[in-house]
Amino acid sequence: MASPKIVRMTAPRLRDVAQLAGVHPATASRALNPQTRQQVNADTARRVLRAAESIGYQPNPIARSLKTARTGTVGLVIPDLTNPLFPPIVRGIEDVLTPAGYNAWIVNTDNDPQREEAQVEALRSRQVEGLIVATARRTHPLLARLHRQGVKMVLVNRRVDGLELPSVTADDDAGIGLAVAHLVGLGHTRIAHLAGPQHTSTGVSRARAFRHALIDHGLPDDPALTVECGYWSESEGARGLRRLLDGGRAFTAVVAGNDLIALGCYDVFAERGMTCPDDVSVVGFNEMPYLDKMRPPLTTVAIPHYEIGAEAGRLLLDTIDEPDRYPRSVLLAPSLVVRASTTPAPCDAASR
Amino acid sequence: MASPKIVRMTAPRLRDVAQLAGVHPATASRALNPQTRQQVNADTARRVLRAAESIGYQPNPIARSLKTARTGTVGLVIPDLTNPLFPPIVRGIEDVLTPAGYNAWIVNTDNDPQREEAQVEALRSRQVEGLIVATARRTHPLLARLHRQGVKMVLVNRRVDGLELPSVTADDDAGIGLAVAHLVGLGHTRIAHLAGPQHTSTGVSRARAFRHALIDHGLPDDPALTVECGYWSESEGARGLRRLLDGGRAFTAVVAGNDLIALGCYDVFAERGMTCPDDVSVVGFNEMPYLDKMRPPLTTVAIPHYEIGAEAGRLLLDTIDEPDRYPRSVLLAPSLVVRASTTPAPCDAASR
DNA sequence: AGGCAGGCCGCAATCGTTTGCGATCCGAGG
DNA sequence: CCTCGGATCGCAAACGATTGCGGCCTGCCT
Repeated sequence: MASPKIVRMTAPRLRDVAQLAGVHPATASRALNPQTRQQVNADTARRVLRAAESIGYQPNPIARSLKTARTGTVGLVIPDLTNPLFPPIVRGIEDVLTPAGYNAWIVNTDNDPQREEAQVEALRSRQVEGLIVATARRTHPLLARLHRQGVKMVLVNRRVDGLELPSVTADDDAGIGLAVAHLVGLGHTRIAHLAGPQHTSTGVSRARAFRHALIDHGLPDDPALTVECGYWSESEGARGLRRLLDGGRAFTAVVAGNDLIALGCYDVFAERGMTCPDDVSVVGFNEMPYLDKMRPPLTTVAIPHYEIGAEAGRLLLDTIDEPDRYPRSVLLAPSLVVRASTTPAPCDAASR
Repeated sequence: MASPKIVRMTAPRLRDVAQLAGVHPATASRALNPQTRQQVNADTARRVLRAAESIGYQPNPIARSLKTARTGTVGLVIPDLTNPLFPPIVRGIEDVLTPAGYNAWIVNTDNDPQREEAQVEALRSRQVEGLIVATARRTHPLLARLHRQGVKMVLVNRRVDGLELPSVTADDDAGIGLAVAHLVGLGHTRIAHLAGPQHTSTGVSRARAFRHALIDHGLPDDPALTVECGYWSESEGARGLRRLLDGGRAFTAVVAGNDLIALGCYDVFAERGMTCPDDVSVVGFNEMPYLDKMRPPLTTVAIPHYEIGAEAGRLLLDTIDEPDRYPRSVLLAPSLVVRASTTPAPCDAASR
């Protein structure tokens, strides 16, 4: 007499909910979806909801995606998760994506165009709805092609020449301005710049900002005092500083393209028996973690990583929702955090 | 006369390949899949391959997943990507998962069980085939439940009591042994331990290893010289060291449960005008990045993060492929890297 | 009373693959 | 010549959801 209770070991399906509520799967679907719920009788809807609840129904996103051609996933293309710059950005991104029902696939390119191409291909084959790209070079054929193909993207920390893409970046001009102002305030007049790679938009914009800042303070812009680093890395920073020191031009301070480049300087100081900030002051860029515990604690310009990520997430959601909205870019204000790697310039200007 | 060339703007489907090759989609499917290719004539297979190639066919993973109930995705549950311990592990994991055709969803729990539950639920609803979990506490109802439900998992850096789960961890005993041996080698006899949370398996195993190491070296095991930190964090490390200092017991060295706890000590030294290593030596655990640039550079026991991740990936693939294989765990050997935070003990043993 | 407008809900197609099953064809063996 | 087995391949039913379309019923208006 007891109705035989067949137990399904697999997850409950819409069909099960419908059956339990005594309606057609189509009706159950409409009842479950807030968008279409008003197409079904309130009572019925309630019944369906209760039924779904009671058996712990979770819609199968695979099936849903197949039908709707929407996956609720985006791709996140970064050079290297191991670079401490990125984790906070990633968290910012995820914290705005998650509430919107989206998730992010993270891929690392190691700055290898080959690898980048493959990874992006993998993302596309997984049907991501958009891309957040942190690996942009100023000229970037892959991104140009993707853009032509209508792939939705937003750039973070980078721009690409001649492409109207939404992007979120720190205000490099303002940041470098803060750094330089701080140094001249301390009496430095011969300031060097360890520039980031000039094939990245931030590399050139910070270098340009550096020149402008010098001029604004009435200082000469000596081209011999800025050298380019091939990567945003410690080893390249070290190489750059060595070139600078061996160049024979005197200087009492350096503003580094980013924190890693600045940290590379520390290695050279150790190598050559110099001390920072007594021999030369250093200011970094980015405010990566644990700088306060370095030797010496690095003064740097802080940018709001988490917010950058969050803004990027929002921008991407926007461009997914309204594809033909005019690309809007956001610029975030940096701030200077002064620590012990900068000190007043020695009176003897010939220090080197 | 020219055959009208209808262009599909959407991605090519299996059906298109089949049509181009003049076969049924089923045949095309079999030809494309190496597993089933021998079921179709070699010539036909070649034709299908060529056709697929020519129109750039990429199988739709959504549809495939729906049919095969396999998604090629796994979940990666970590407390906080921002903790520098995890990025290298993540890279290790991805580098073995990717070649196997798998991808990982990363979720952060912030050590919040609530959030953890929600995140894991989200992962499961996305139909992940397995979980790599780095947030395990020794007693962990959620994991126990998942295990009962047959969810495939591997633990990283943790074990959970009474659950036979594959795991990959560093050899805590050996690591702590190295640290203590190093310190007694420097003449330290009163050594303190800032233990990690005792609700984590590593927290207790390192604490136990510490006691054993003391005994092995013929030193007294003074319970007052080990205090527990509530989290694996700087602030908890600082709190711990303050308790230790205020406890009145003399000591000349501390082995910290991990690097962050050790760095927390640095803050207290600054607070109290003490200097490391002159007043007290510190050794950390994990070898997080940039320790060499700290003040002072931190002596620590290095564990192979990347390898831990890679092993975890391999273990998970194994348990997915052969679900009822006996759970196997791997233990990775640590090594000591000596820097400037440790120095010979002062002759005056009453330093404090 | 008849007609019409909604409200509500079911039917069935569809998304793009995979796969069990059966049909066809061929050559070989009896 | 008949049969049988193997090699190929097509048919169609899945997988689990969404959704356009149309049918039914109710209630209201004229």
